[in-house]
Amino acid sequence: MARTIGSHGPKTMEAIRKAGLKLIYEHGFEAMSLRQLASEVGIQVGSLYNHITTKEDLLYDLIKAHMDDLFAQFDEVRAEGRDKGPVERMRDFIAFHVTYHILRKREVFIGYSELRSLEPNHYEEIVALRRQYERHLIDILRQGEALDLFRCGDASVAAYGILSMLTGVCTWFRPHGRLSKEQVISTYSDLVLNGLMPPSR
Amino acid sequence: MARTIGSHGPKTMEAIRKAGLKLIYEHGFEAMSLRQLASEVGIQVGSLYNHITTKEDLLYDLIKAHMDDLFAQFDEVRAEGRDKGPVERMRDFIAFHVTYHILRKREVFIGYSELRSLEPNHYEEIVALRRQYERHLIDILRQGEALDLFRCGDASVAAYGILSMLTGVCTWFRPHGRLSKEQVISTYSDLVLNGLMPPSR
Amino acid sequence: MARTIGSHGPKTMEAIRKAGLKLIYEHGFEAMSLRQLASEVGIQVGSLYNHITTKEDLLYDLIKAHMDDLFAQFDEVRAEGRDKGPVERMRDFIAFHVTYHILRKREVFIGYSELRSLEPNHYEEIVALRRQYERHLIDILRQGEALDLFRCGDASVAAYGILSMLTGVCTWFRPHGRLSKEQVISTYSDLVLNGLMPPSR
Amino acid sequence: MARTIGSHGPKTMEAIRKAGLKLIYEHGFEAMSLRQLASEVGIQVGSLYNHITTKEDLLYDLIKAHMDDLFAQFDEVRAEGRDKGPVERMRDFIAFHVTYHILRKREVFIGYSELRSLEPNHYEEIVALRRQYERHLIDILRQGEALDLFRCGDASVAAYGILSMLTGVCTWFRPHGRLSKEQVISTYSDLVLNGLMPPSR
DNA sequence: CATGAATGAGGCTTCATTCAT
DNA sequence: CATGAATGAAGCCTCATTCAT
Repeated sequence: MARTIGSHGPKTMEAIRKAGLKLIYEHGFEAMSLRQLASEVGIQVGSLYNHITTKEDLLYDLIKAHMDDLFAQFDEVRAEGRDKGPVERMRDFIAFHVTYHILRKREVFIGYSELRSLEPNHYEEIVALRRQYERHLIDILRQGEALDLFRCGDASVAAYGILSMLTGVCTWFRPHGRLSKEQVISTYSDLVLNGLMPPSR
Repeated sequence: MARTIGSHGPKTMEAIRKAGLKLIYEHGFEAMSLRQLASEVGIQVGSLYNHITTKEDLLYDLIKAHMDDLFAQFDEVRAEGRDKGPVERMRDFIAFHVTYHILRKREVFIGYSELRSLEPNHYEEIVALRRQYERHLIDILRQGEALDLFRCGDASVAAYGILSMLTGVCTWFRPHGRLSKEQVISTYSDLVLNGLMPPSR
Repeated sequence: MARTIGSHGPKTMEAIRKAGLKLIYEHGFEAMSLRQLASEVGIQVGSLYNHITTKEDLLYDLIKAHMDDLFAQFDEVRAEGRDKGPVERMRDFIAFHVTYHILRKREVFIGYSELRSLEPNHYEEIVALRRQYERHLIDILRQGEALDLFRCGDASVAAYGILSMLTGVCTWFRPHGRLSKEQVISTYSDLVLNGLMPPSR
Repeated sequence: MARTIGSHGPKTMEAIRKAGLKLIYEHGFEAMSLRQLASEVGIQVGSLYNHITTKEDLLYDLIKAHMDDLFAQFDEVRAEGRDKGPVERMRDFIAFHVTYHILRKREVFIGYSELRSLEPNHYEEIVALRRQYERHLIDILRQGEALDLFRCGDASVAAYGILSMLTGVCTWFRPHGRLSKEQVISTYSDLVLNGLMPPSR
């Protein structure tokens, strides 16, 4: 992504990213035209190319930035969880994941649904990052199993299931709806942790 | 959808639906061109219009057929579960949902991701059907709570979570991969049922 | 949409080739826009693509057809010259070359000046054909030298020189101008043959 | 052409002319973009306009400079040839023309092939200069005919032919190839002079 | 002088759709 | 039914040029 350095340049670039995020979320990447994007930003179509190199590149830029943010924020959670047990780590993970996915629902949605519009190189890079993130959850599950605190049939299956469940939140959660973020986190934490813990003790 | 009845017409229409399913799944509805579709079927673009009325209409046709199938098959499960308790009904639901989503992963995927390409009327219709389906799960949860067999914070939240988890299967499950369908069903059944049942006291 | 005045299939393609020849000759390949071309033909821009695959491909088509014609006509001259001596063969070559270049001045001009706009593969193919044609002239010169009828310093240099001279005709010759085609042929035949024949001994 | 006088301005202008010459020669005037040009020079596109007024004006500048050089150098040849006979003048002309066209092949090529991209005024001016140059050759031919040393059917036809032949050198001559410049000059001098001189004496 | 950003026109190409044959 | 050719809108992107900083 060509981030040009100039006087009112960065402001335009930021406007493009913001409008792009909105339009891609609303219509999908393929369905969003650069005409729409430019008009939303308030410039001519050709002017977009003073800031981006390609339509695909804008998509990559948005997704990559989202992944970077995800990791940056998640790293703090991980750092704090260094000495905690798997139950607490899982609770932290759920709280973090749900929070991030509620606050950044558009980035997250795009990050899943528009992956296939990325060029092979970009696609591979993002998928690798996603796998890395998933592995953190699998680690927690494995740790729990080793300590006989969790019992999940297959760690990856469970991890994928939990991630799907938590991620689904960004398709239906409404910021000022009936349920608060905390309620969702609590419901899912119970569901998951009860689900993982062996029923008989 | 104009389903013309003729000598080799139905065969062509079936080929179009099959090719459409494949191409939309692979590239997305917006990204699939009717040229691609015609070429996959082995006819000229113009000939498509002897079988479909509109590109959007083909999409609707595919999604609607998928929803009809889903309900047709689900109705059998429901009929059999009339006298069962919520635990067993849940088990059946999970087995059914996972099975269907593994076998019809392309239809299911399209049914979620390309909804926004439907015209308003079609969109509303499909979303209504989907809600109806979700309500079945919510019913099971409510029944379980009433009998004090389940304890889920909020029934819809739990339902959405469970559905997301189970549906996610069609993004990662590989037919001849490491895990069998039965293993997945078993893992998820345990996870969900343990998650729902109050920890033994 | 109702079809406007116009032509069907092959007729349209022929119109495109004709208009393309004219416009490329007048403005150059790069400078000719498909808008211009379509408007000259009397169809919409997009309709061009029912007949051509690419702008470059139209250029290649025109040049290739011209080369094929050149060879087809030249083969007759060669066949007739099988038993002739180099002097007469040279006379025939000059007459043929000048005639063809006067009658097909636009094709010839394009065939030289727009070569660089061809894709590598097409470029190589045409250049190879051109070389093959040049070799005929070199052969005549070599035969003349072997029989001690011609004396040219270096056969290729002479050949290139003669070809340049004869080809130049299509930049300045005007069909109904001061000079007839026959006068040009006669002038150049004398110039070349005298030039090649060793000064009287 | 705005030739701004400043500290490092002339150096930039010179770089632009040099890069322009190269790129126009390689890709053609229409195909060369100012982006390419700026990048070759190592500045931004907008900065070009501190040195040139228009893309077309750069072309004119290059062609005009080439014509001026051609005349400047040719004037020396003419001055020296004031008292010589047509044969020696022709020899000098050939040597000069070939030498110049070999050394300045890019300018010469552009001066022929990109004329049509000039604005009408510029076009007329350059064509007039070219005609003036051609007239020198015609003069030599006429002088030779008057002295009964040359016999060319039609002086202009012969002149155009000779010029085409000599000019063609810049399309195929390779500086360090099989043939030296002197060989080419010698071959063409013989060809032309033999061609012009009446065979029987 | 150089720069980055803006413009508006236009580049080639593809799109879904129509319809006479 | 299938075809091929037509349409007009729209796709992404590049163009030469201008101008405030």
